[in-house]
Amino acid sequence: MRVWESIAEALRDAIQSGHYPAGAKLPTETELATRFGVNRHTLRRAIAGLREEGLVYSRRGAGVFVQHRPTEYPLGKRVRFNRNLLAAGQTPTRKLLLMETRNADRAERDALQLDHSTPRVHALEGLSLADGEPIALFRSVFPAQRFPALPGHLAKHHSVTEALRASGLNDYVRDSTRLTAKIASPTQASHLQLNAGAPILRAVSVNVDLDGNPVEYGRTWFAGERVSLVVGED
Amino acid sequence: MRVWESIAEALRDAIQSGHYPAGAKLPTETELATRFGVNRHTLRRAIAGLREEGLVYSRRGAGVFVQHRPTEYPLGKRVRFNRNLLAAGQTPTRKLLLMETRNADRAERDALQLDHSTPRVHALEGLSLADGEPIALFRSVFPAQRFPALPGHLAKHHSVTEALRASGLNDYVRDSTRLTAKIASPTQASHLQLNAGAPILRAVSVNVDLDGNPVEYGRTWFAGERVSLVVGED
DNA sequence: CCGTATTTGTTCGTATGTATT
DNA sequence: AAATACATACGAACAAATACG
Repeated sequence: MRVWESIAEALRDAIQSGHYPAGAKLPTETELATRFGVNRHTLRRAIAGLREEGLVYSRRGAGVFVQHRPTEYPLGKRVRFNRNLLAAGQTPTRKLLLMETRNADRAERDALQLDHSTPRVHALEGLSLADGEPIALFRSVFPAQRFPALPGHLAKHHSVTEALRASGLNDYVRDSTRLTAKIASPTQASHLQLNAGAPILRAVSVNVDLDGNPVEYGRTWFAGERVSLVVGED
Repeated sequence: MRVWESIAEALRDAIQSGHYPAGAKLPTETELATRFGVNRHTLRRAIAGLREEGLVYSRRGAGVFVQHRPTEYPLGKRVRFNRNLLAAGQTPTRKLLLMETRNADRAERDALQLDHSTPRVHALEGLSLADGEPIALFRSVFPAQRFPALPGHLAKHHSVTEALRASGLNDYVRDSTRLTAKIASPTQASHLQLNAGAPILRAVSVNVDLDGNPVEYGRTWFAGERVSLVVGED
């Protein structure tokens, strides 16, 4: 077995045993390297393996941290919510609930890969309807520096894709989507016209331009009773 | 821009322009390194990038080759429960609840494209656990005529993939997956050790062999609190 | 079939850049 | 402003798998 693999294994065990709980910072690379008696490169190879597994993440200048998240399950590369809503032939509309420009929070900064010099994001919240029936609540943020005129375009156009195009972004693709089932909060239930305790499907997604730069970080809550997402069959 | 990125870009262009057609062997790492005027490590980093994109693959002792897989073979087509959990650093186990051979119902007939002469299916129900914690209930059916000895193999092996391989199916891919949020039924909640009314994620999927023939029709109910499905980021 | 040269994979060493604390 | 910590790059050597005469 390769040296870096056994080190990765040891670190994985330490994380899973709770020695390094979620969010905890691992010792520095140099520290771990000497502790395991290997070169820093070898240790970094082990870290890279854990990072690929999604078990840890690295922040330059800060450290390596334990990712806090439940079980994850890769499904496929491509999701197209708009096309895959089983409502074939329904007319989609959008109802704007909020639009503002503010500083990004931690999750948004990480997802959009913003540094501290460009903390501003345009935030957009709204309701998606099909034939007048509410289907989903969404909350999207866009890097403000890259799309300074986006709020105006979002107000004018009725689709995010069009507004982004008007801001100079011709094409973008979905990088990743995380899905989980939740219970609707009272506010969400009211917006989606659901009963209290109704199941909803939460999707957290990142869209990137063709160079891989994040352009949108979005969270969407689908009414579980009304929506079925399809993965594959592109 | 990082050096290795620009090299990856140059190589990507060369591949996409047809300079290195599908299946072709790239020059050796040392050769390319001197050609680009960088260290072999730097060039290897570029190759690693292309490999992550699925554009090339490496064979030790042989070389680096151009992958032939334009659009028809998008990544993420392979969904393997055990492998996914292992990659996440969790120990997968399976608890069998039921195994029987019976006639297919309407949905199963349609999904597996069975005609009335071959109505029999092997049905498999069970519980999937990660590190001992139940994360999903599954119900799978397989065409009995194609895999006559499958029940024995399912009992012996601890993974569906292995059992199918023992039945002569070397490889299969996911054709489509449909996702919805639901509320757990009392039975489901009890199996998954969830409270009544807990949200679950229902996935309905079809796996096909490399010729496109359906080999498995499965329904899975994930514990919403414990599982997050990931689309993309293979 | 064997031995050898080739080619990728792994490891150690060292230096410098850059973001965070 | 300084120290810390991860990121990138160059150099060297050996191991492991493959290809070839």
